[in-house]
Amino acid sequence: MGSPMAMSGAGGPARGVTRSDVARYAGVSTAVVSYVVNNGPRPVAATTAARVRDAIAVLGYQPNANARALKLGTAGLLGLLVPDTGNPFFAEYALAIEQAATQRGLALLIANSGSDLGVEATLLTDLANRQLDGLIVAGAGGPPVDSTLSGVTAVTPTVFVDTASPVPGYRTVGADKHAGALQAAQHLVEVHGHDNVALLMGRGARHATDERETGWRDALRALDVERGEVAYATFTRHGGYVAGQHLLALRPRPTAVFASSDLLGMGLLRAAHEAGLSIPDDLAIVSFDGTNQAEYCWPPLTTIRQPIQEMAAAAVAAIFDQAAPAHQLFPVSLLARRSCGCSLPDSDLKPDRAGSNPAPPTRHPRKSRKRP
Amino acid sequence: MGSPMAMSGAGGPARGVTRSDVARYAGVSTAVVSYVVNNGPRPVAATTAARVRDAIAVLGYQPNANARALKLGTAGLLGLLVPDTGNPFFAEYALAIEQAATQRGLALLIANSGSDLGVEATLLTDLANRQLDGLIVAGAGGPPVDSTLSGVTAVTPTVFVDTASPVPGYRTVGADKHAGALQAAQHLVEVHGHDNVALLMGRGARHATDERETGWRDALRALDVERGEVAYATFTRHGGYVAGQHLLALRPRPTAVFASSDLLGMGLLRAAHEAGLSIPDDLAIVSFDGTNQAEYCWPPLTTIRQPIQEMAAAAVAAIFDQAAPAHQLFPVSLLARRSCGCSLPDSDLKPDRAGSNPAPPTRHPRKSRKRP
DNA sequence: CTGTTAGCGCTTTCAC
DNA sequence: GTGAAAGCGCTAACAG
Repeated sequence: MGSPMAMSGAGGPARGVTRSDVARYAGVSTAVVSYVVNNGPRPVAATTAARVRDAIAVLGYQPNANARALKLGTAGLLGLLVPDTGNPFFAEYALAIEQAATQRGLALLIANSGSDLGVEATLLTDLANRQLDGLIVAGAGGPPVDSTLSGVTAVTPTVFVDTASPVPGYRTVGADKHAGALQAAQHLVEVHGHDNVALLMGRGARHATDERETGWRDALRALDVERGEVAYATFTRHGGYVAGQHLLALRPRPTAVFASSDLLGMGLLRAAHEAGLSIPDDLAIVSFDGTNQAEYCWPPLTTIRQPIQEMAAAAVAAIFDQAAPAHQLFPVSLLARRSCGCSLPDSDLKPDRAGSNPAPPTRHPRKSRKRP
Repeated sequence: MGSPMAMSGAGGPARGVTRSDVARYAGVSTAVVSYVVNNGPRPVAATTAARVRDAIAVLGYQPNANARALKLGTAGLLGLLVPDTGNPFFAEYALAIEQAATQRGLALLIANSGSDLGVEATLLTDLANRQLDGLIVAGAGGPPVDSTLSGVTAVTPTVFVDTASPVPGYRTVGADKHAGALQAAQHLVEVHGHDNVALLMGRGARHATDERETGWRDALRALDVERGEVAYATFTRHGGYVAGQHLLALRPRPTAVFASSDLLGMGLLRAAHEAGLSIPDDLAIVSFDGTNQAEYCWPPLTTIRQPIQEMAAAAVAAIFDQAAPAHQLFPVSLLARRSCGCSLPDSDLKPDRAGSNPAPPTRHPRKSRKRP
């Protein structure tokens, strides 16, 4: 049963009303309707304009965006390709990009590759065929500089994000992962006196060595730390959990771990809890990204914060601003919380996504650094 | 100094190559090019087709999606409006919808209202003006059945999601929140013997009473539980934290809390940890949604799982399948983990988003239920 | 099997 | 201040 109503809306007229219907109803030409709708480029007499607006309302006229896009050569659309918005980092990044896009009157087309290079290539082609005004790409473990790409990005202004190194011929936006990793390892060693700092490294679909790995290595070398195991994990909580278990089973067990993403840090956290380890006493953790969730783990995760809002804004801007630098590298900052051994007052909690600055940490040296 | 290269791609030719260029180059008509590109609707001789494909490759031709959309009356686009993809529930929901859309060859346009009704209305109009093939809307605290809507959804097939009750004139998809809340409260009372079960209720931008609140009330009434405070919170981790602190400061302190979302549960978890409470002994928690993150809290959150994948698929299907029921209500299920007092083997962890079934819980009655 | 052609709905230049 | 008209690039009759 049910009424013959289309069940898709409140049952108005609409569909199929074109600008010429409006023009006829208002007794004007289609050009005038255009001028009224777009508020330009020519002026319209107030009374005429009112008549047109009336007709629009009465007929329930909706301009056809596709026709407009065809004529103008732009649909006001931005594309975003990410590995996985199930990862809070990309979720927050995507949200920030959407906001930056909306501010410019653009809508956001989003696509997840699931960290699969084949899917990534397909989606990239699909997106490029849509006459987007711009394309922002976070590759699965690196920028997708393959054969597919050349034909694809020739047609759409493309920016790579989550890229710490420049890519010749493309604009890129990224955070300083090397410095962040350096800072993380350094903090664990110098502030908290660790001498066995492992790395829990996420592995994307591409092989390229991540700057977080080299940063961590450089820190250990510079600080003369000899023990530093590496475990590689898929970029999921579960991946961090499994690789974390592996790390915790080593003998001697690392006393500190730098996790290359919050997601991984959370998996490690769970593995540590299950192993009955106390954090940060038995195991100190610093992770990477600075997502909102990191603050709500227990203990709260010390993390290297990427300036997501700023990078998102820069990525969108880089599409349009002709003068934008080819490569923009953003500084990161250590958000000291409990998981590394810093003890902080409890009630410094701010609303989600405040992008706040860290409170000055109280230092808790763990033990003397050098082996006896 | 940069090269004069456009810096937007690998420097091919491209832009401005139309189908008639291809036709001229291949020595055929534009129709044939169309037939080759679209693989129909008329057959083309193999050799001709090859010549056309050649021309396409040589010229770097990319069909103009806007022109195609104008002609066909569809751009292959779905719109999704959600309150906040910073909320893992909506992030996972959006991801699932994108996958369902991609399977049908549609791309997904996503917009966040930030739980602001004004923004919501604006975005809704914007989306409706884009000649989308369909629109999926998760309103900020309820379906947006306002004045704006009538004119908007008349033109685009619209489905409301995250809606436990039907909305006259619209198709809706939702989870059985009432049953879920009932189940949660019942579990805390009957399995774990609590007699003071509070509710930590998220509040959207709309006033409407949430089915989770009535479900919880009904459970307490049916089970003859007298103590049951309610705290209202904004739908963020921080909101859960603040309202959670309030709940924990009550005397007598609730021994169990049902949180109306995982996000809120995580905020409460943090508040409880900071208060030095042991979970589940001093405070048992059951939350709602069943996001991946809930499993990685400590202790892992017992949660009422919404079948996100299934609902997402149903929402997309409802847009196209004429015969879809007006209202689809999906069952929820309790995922027993540690935060409620169920003790489970550790290593039952599956990869993220497995949508797995819970292991049979070991029951830990907490104390005799009735007051002396 | 292939070519010709009429629009899809809109913007905007050019005349009035 | 307003109208007429030329396409944007594509698809799909229809005619060969």
